[in-house]
Amino acid sequence: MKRATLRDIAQAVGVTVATVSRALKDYPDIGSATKQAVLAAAERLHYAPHPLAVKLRQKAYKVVGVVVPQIVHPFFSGVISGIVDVAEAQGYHVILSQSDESYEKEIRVTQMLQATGVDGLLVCLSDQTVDVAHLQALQAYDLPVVLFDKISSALDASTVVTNDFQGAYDATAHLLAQGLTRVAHIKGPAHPENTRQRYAGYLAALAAYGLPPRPEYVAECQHVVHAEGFAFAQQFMALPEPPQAIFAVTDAVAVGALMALRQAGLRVPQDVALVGFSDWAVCELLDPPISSVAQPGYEIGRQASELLLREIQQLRDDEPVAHAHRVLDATLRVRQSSLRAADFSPAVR
Amino acid sequence: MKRATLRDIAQAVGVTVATVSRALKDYPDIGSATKQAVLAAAERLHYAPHPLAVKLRQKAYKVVGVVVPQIVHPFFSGVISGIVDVAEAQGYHVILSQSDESYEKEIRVTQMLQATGVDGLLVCLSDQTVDVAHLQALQAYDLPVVLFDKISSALDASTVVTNDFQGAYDATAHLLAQGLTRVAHIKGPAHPENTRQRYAGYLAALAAYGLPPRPEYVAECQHVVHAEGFAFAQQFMALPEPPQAIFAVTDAVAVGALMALRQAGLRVPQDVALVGFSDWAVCELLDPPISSVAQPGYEIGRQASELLLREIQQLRDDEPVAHAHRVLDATLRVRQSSLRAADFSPAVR
DNA sequence: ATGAAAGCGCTAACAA
DNA sequence: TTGTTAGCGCTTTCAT
Repeated sequence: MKRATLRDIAQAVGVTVATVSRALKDYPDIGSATKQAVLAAAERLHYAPHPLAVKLRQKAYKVVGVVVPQIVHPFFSGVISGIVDVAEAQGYHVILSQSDESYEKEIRVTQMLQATGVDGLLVCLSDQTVDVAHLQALQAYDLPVVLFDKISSALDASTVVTNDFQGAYDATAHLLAQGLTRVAHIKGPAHPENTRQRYAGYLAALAAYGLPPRPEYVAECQHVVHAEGFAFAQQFMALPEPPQAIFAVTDAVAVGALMALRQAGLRVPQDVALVGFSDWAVCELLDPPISSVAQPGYEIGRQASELLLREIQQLRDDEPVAHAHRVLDATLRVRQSSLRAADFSPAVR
Repeated sequence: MKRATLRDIAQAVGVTVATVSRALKDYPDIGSATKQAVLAAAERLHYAPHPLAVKLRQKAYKVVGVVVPQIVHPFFSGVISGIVDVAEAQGYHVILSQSDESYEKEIRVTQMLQATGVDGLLVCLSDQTVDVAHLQALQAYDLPVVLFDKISSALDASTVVTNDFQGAYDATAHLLAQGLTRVAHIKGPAHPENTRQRYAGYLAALAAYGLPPRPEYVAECQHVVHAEGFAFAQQFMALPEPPQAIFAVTDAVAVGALMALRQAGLRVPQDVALVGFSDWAVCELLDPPISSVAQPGYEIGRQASELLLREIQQLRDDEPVAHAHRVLDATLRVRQSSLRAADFSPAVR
């Protein structure tokens, strides 16, 4: 059945479209007889206002676009959830795209999003993205952009990120505070800012405890996977003076390390303490449960969404748009994998 | 800066909007001089066509809405990813909403989605949804709806689901085929169709092996969580004749059971074999890795998306809309938790 | 090669 | 109380 329009109702009732329009949104001055007739006709014809026409007329689209590297990822799905909740509370909708960590696809989807007419964009850059001209182009067309998680200083835009430095510092300090002095770190690749921050936090904590960094206690992942954690843990344990603790850049790496340690017959945390990063659900389920640094994914989504909606509003009101830079604290969740026995018992017996 | 329109360019160049419109999409008959001027002006004014105006004119919105109970969920994020990939490949965008497993919110978001003007809807019903009048209302307005995962036969619509019966049958048969005869099942709540299907698959496999169901080997979860798996595993092991294997309705429940078995000093799989359902990432990481039945989330999303887009097309072409019902196979992933020692060693020694 | 004009479906200021 | 008119921004037929 063809979609009914105001005109269809107008013809059926024998009035003009203007009258129908008013009757449908109970205007003050409207004859109750015609109103009834209009309402009845609308019902009968399955009338629903054409949203595009309304939006065009009122110049309010109320849709924002989101680009993440991957949708299937515990961190990003949390971020998306936060974005959607805030946006919907303000009457906005969220269009979702993934870049698959590809620079080319990121360009493609941002342009598609623009072509759809979104009011603004929330973007987490792909690992491959070095140039941000595609985003600057959007800004040139008065489309506000907010970056989150993986950001670029080359773009003049609001940003929301986790405080990776502080999270890593806390994790390392937690190990050092228990009297451990030989703490190793399995770090991420050299490039991305967030893994660099985690490394920096590790070094800063060592320095705070007056411990010089030991190169043999630092390993660098290429792909940040399970297998690397496994291999590097073995490598550490083969050292003449093996570390007493390992801080891993990611939970996947920490899990790999745990497997290696277990296989080597070492007890966690009694022989080697372990801390991961991201606080995946798996941390709680392993034996022993792994300590990890939780990233506030949902909150990052919320704040990024709020910043974007605010900028959209400012732009609409011809107010100056102020960019904000939010850095949200990470939270160390201490579990058994990093608590030395002494911490369980009341005192030395 | 105010958004530039065709008229702005027309005034700047000194032609009419029609000419500008043609110049911008290189029409055959267009003076190269004016064309250059128009292009230059468009560039200078940061012109971009107003998407809503274009869509209104061309009557093609190209956006579909998705409603899932929760975005942060490994299964649903996989489904969403499949939906987005298919939709984008066909030039559609995806608007995402979550019902938070609330019937009221599900109604609210579907109505919001309709008001935004989506061309169709992909819906996974919330656990609380019993009535589907809100979806029938959408259909009455010529808006196609496709249900996936949690569906309702009360709605005359296409559906895409996992073959839970077959998945459960395979899991149970895999245990029975190894010569185990005492296989227990921790089932889900009585109501939802998919957990009922899993129970039915379990029973069918027992029957196929000529084994009568034993009531003491079946437990029913209320919330389908970790703790329930833990408690029921303990309960099973306290039986005079404890089961040799446990098939759990969900991985969370299986993990709980694993913890209980390990704590009781039982070896998995030598003393008790274990199989879960859903194939969460955690299954591979545990010790021993847990066998599980994988649900094709991404593929469910793909097919649901394809069905919806096809129906949208059929509706636009005034063709009859054919509803389809897809049931996708689940895949048993056998890991160490369900492989008896005999399967590892060449023979009895 | 370009202009004039109609219209997508809706809203709202102004008239009557 | 209702109709008339203009217009959101764009496309496209029909003139010229």
